[in-house]
Amino acid sequence: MKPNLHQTIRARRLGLGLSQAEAARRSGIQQRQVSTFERGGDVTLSTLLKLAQALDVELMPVPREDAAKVESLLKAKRGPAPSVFAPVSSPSLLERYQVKDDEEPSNG
Amino acid sequence: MKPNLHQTIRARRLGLGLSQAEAARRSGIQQRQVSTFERGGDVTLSTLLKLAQALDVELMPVPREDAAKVESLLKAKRGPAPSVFAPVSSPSLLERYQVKDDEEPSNG
DNA sequence: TCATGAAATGAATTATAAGGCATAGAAATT
DNA sequence: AATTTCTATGCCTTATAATTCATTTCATGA
Repeated sequence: MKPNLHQTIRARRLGLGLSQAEAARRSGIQQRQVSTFERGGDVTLSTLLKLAQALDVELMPVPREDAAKVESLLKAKRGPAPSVFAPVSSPSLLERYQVKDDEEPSNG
Repeated sequence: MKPNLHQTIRARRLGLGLSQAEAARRSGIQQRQVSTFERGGDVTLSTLLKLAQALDVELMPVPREDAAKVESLLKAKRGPAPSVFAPVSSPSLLERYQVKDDEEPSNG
């Protein structure tokens, strides 16, 4: 299953050991919006970009034809990636909130 | 100058030889929104995704650390890329509307 | 210069995201 | 069981994007 945008972002946040609240604080957006987005809800581009920046990710438009190549390039580095400075609070957010199929807020 | 998201998308549309109206029609969004977005205005994620799909591009979140690598991977293929089936109307949309610095609608 | 195609915008209305505050659930720790 | 931490949501207000007309501006080619 190819991960959706919001799923990947969530994974990134968890990879950095950040709670939604912390990510929101750093982005200057609301915790609610992080939740909404990660559940597949709709947000404005400006909001998403703020979040992305806080998570240190860029949103790159990739032609479909090149998607696979880029995917594999990134897949190598994806994973737990507990980063050197994980500001984790509890044992691991990663374990507690696994990426599972969403159902509520929908978005193409 | 690293191209912005909207600039890259615009370039993609032009590369496919599509007018805003045609891109809008294919996306099921309005021509106005294409214009708004391409000028750096704010749109919802759902709107952007529809447009991206019509342009056959994926929106991939790339960790900053990998951005350069991905960039160079894509840069090779970027350019006029008049595609085999360019449904171009006039000589070339590419020439008429060059990617220049924007000023009006702002968006982080 | 006139007709054409494309992009940018105006105005008014509707839909929906954002903001602020608070709380309810869920999961893990002690 | 109580506490802590994180996520999902309810409610209300405000801000802003989407829609739906249309028009204007601009560049091009006939």
